[in-house]
Amino acid sequence: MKIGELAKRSGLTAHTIRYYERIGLLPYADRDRSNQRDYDASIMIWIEFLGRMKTTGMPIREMLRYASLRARGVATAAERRELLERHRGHVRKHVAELQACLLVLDSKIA
Amino acid sequence: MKIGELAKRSGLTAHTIRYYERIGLLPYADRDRSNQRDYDASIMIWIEFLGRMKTTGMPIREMLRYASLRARGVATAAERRELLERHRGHVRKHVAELQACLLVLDSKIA
DNA sequence: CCTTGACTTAGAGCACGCTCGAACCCCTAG
DNA sequence: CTAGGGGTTCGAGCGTGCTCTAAGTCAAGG
Repeated sequence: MKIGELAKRSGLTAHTIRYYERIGLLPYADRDRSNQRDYDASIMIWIEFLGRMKTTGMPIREMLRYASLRARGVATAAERRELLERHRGHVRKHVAELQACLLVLDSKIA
Repeated sequence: MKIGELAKRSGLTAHTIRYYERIGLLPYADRDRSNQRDYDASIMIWIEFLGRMKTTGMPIREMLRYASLRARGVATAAERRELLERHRGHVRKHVAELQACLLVLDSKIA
């Protein structure tokens, strides 16, 4: 799959995909004989994961940390788990805040 | 109350308070005879409201719009209500997304 | 008096996450 | 064989929301 196709499927722009590769958030993609990126469908799983982390407010440098742990293999599983648990804590807290704000909004609207 | 005191109470910095005034998010504060801002405690209610809107991801220009409607008085009540309802919709949707991401996080952690 | 410290303004600078432009290359269909 | 529509790299620019610096004013305590 070429970058345009991946862009369509992932909802990212080709510009963003190249940017993510540049900063290390996406692995360096193999190039075909015309020097064009040739993606395997499996990259979508990683992109979806990144999207969810982004949705939940994880900063890019933390995603980078996760990516680098992941690249170092099984030995880093505990550390990755810790990172995700910490992040989950932030997300839960944020959801609770939003719900409190929703109550205020409700009363303001009523 | 001077700006430093308000900063302490509101959790904003004095810099941010001045910035908010500059862009119109806070009303132009009366100055005392030394040309220093002199706040009435009632400003806290507005700042808290802004904080909640910010927490829920409302962009500044929408807060400005709300502020300008509010300044135009009772006649704009319906429009303000609409704005808040629209915003509530966004927040609810966002909470739902976060909760979906939390499920994924949970399964990834397990 | 003098120092201290909070205040004033105008405007520059920063962190984040893209987003886009320039200049060029390469494949394919008409 | 040429036009079109992909792709490439490098690097500049942008939108948001602050954050900070510079240079100066002012009031109060020792």
